[in-house]
This record gives sequence, C-alpha cells and structure tokens, in this order.
Amino acid sequence: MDIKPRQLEIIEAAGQLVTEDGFAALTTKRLAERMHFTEAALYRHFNSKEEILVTMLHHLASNIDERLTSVAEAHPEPVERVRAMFDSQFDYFQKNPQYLMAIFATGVLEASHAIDAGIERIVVVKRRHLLSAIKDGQRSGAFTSDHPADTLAHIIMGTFRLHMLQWRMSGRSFDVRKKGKALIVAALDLITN
Amino acid sequence: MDIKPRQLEIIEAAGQLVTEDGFAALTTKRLAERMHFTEAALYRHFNSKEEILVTMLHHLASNIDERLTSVAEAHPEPVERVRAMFDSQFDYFQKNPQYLMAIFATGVLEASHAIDAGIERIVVVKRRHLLSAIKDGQRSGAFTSDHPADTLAHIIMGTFRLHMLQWRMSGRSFDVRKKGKALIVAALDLITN
DNA sequence: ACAAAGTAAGTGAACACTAACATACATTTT
DNA sequence: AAAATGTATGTTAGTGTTCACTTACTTTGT
Repeated sequence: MDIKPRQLEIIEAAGQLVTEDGFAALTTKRLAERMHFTEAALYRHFNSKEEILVTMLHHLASNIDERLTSVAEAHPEPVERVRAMFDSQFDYFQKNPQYLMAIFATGVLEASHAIDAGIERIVVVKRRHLLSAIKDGQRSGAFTSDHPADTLAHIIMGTFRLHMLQWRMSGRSFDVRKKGKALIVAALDLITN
Repeated sequence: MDIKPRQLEIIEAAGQLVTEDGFAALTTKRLAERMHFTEAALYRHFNSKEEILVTMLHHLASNIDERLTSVAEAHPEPVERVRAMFDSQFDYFQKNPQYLMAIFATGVLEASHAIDAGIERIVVVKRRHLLSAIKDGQRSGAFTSDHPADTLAHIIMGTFRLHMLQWRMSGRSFDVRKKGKALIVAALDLITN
C-alpha cells in the first residue's frame, strides 16, 4: 500500500483537524476547505472518509515500526534502548502533532471496525518493541525481575500515554520532550536494579 | 444541582450507549429508543444533549470525590490508602461500566467547552486524592523520595488508565479488579522504600 | 384543576457522497 | 510539427440520510 504525495497531504490535514478540534471536527467539508479545494475533489484521492483514516493509521503504524526498529538496532543496551525509543517518540510527535489523535482515539471512537483495527495495530507495534527491550534488560540483570516484563511494560506505556495526554490537553504548551524524558528516566530508575 | 431519578436513568442509558458503541452512537434517537420513549420526551428532562453529558460528568465527579474521601478516611496508612483507593475505583467501574467513557473521552472529544471542563474536573479530583496520599507516604518514609510526588502520582495514574483502557478494549472480558489490584500492587512496590 | 411526562409530526442544518462536466498536461498517432 | 487521445485532478450542483431540536396536542396521577 503506497501513499501518493497528494494523499499524504490530505492525511496530514485530516490529522490536524482531529488534533486541533476533536473527532467531530473531521468533516469532508472542513477537510476540503483546509486542502483549498472542494469536497468532491477528496473523492479523487480516497473512496471514503473511512479510507482516509485507515490509510493514516496504516501510515503511522509503519512509520513507528521502522523508527523503533532502527532505534533498537542503534542501542543494544536495554536501559538506553528504552530511553532512546521514547525519546524518538517524543521527537516524532513534537514534529508531527497531527498524529497525536491515534494515541487517544482508542476506547471512545469505534467508528468502524477497520479504524479500530488500525489503532490496535499501532498499540501492538509499540508494545512489541518495548516488551522486547524489557525482556532483554531482565535477562542482562539491568531491570528488576521482581515483576513480570508485561507488568513493567504496562507501567512504562501507561506513563508515556498519560504524559502525551497531558501535553495535548495543555494545548501542547510545554516541552513534551524535556518533561517526557524526565518521566521516562524516573520510571526506568524505578524498575532498574 | 440535584439529579432526579428519571434524569439518572437517562444519564445511565447515555453512558451505556457510549461505552458500548462509541461516542458517535450517542444520538437522541438511539437514547430515546433505549429509554422506550420518543426523542421529544428527552427534552422534558434535559434542555439539550450537551446537558445530558455535562450532568453525567458532574454526577460522576461528585460520586468519585465522595467515595475517595471516605476511603481515605478509612485508611490512614498511605500505602494501604492508595491500594484501597484504586480497589474502590475498580469495584465502581466493574459495577458501573457505563461510566468508563469518562476516562477515555479526554483528548479526542472536544465536543464543547462544558464537556471538556466536566472531564477535566474528574481528572483533577482523582489526582488530588492520589497526590495527597503519596505526599503523606513520602513524609512517613513509606514511599521513595528519590522522585517528586507528582512524578510518582503520574506513574500510578498512567498505569491505572492504561489498565482500564485495555479492559474496555477487550470487551471487559477479564476480571478488572483482580488484574488491576496486581498492577497497582506492583507499581506500589516499585515506589515503596 | 393542574402539573408532569408523554406523543405525532415535523423543522432546518449538516452530513458523506455522487453525477456530469472542465481543465491541464503528458503521451501517442498522423 | 500538429492533432488526437488519455489520465489525473479539479469544479458545480446536487442526492438522500441523519442529526438535534421544536410545536402542538394528549395522557396520567394527585
């Protein structure tokens, strides 16, 4: 599934609308306005509104997977790897805040099964990378083995997600990277031997 | 702001619809159907759809505040108090899953300022109780003082929220209380001296 | 008799989406 | 070199459906 340049522009505009004003703000009318063309032109690039969202989520999942894979390769040491993974995430969302919606869309939306599946896929990708790093860290003795890797991963992910939520709710008014790094360092400190 | 019995029935039905099928499923038509009366009858009890949601959030915030206050009074010891607070939360949402929406609504909705404010109020109430318990625990030496109370509260809240999200996404297919207790115990263990 | 709580039948606005047609530009045919 | 054709990408002007909400009237219980 390759995404054409014009499609990417539309996807980014759609993400902007959702991130700025909520999901209800993503209408074909407003999306067309933001693209400076008519509603009908949208349908030259996508078959439906749903397809726009599904394509966005697919694009985002692939992007995150690639990025986390390359970060993992660059940082063999588990504690440092987790730190670098989240740093990469903060950096990405700072530069592409329009994709923040994908983090929070879960749980309330249920607009369609395809959209739910797209959101789920992003969660799964992230958990896979994090869990792998934590298991490595437990084997090497860097992380505590007092609790299952699942549990540690859950605590770290929960910390990350709440941080992103607070950033979004504050109108992205603080330095997500700086504050996020501090939080992840604190959480890592708690689970480090 | 007192809520009449019939209003409470409507609020609960509205919460059910959102929790079952997402926010888009909350329409006046479907809500009236669930109440076994017509759309017009809704407007005998509320002035608008927004008012239904705002009243629900207000009700929920008051409820949570009362409950956490009484739990806090019953458990003077900080570690045990935090444990009991979350146990009370798990119990409540197990019995009233229709209010799960209020946990996840944040961040994507932005349907109106009044609704956002209602959601924010719930978050604030919870944080106030948790932060107070953690500060007590730091003073008594039960919790680590290696990190600020804010940070510890953030990690616990994030863990809780992600747990509730997973419960909801799984279709509430596991015992939220049992698994939740285990998670909170693990998180508390990490921040305990 | 009166107020509370219901109904039937609608309102205009907003929604996602479509049909028919226009333009720009690259490629192919003559 | 000029004309014809094809394809991508737009426009205008709609479609039917669903939305939250309203008006006028009716029933029910005290």
